[in-house]
Amino acid sequence: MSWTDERVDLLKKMWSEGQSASQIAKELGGVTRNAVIGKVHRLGLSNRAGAAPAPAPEKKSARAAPAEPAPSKPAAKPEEKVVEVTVQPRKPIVPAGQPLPPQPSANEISPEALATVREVEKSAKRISLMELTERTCKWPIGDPATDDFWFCGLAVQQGKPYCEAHVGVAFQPMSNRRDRRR
DNA sequence: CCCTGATTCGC
DNA sequence: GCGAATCAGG
Repeated sequence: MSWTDERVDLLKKMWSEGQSASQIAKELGGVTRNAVIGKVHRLGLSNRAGAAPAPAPEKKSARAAPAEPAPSKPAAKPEEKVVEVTVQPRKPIVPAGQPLPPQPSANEISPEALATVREVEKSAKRISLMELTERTCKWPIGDPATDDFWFCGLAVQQGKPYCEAHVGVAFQPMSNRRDRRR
């Protein structure tokens, strides 16, 4: 496969839409994500938004020995124009400490399912947010405002965001929540 | 282990 | 120009 105008267009489009290289590669077909990334760089659109200043003075140069001039004196930093990056006004997620409103999770679920969940939570992998993938159960456990918070992390059920047990409590037919005989 | 982008370098 | 191999990191 070669980079025809069409394919490049699609690449540009998807890349600017925030699609990942692998997704783009999958969509284009006939190329790997590496090919896509390579192309992206050659096209000079490595940074998706145009908002990336020019940070990265120099990272740990990936591999390969620099073998560069380096006369004798690193000559202290040239005046690196430090761009004041205005961070998006992040909204505080959780005030912390505040009693969280009851999550739409463990409230009106069948006792059996709830019991099962308890079980699962004991064998959960306790993965962190960054460990989440398409095939890890994303069921949150604990209080997000504290350290006592993690995700189930068990193998998800095909197509679902949760493991079998959690799918059970997450997707309950409306018809099944009537027995709140309180 | 899954995935992401970044970089290098032989072709 | 291309992209596999490799790296760095979530």
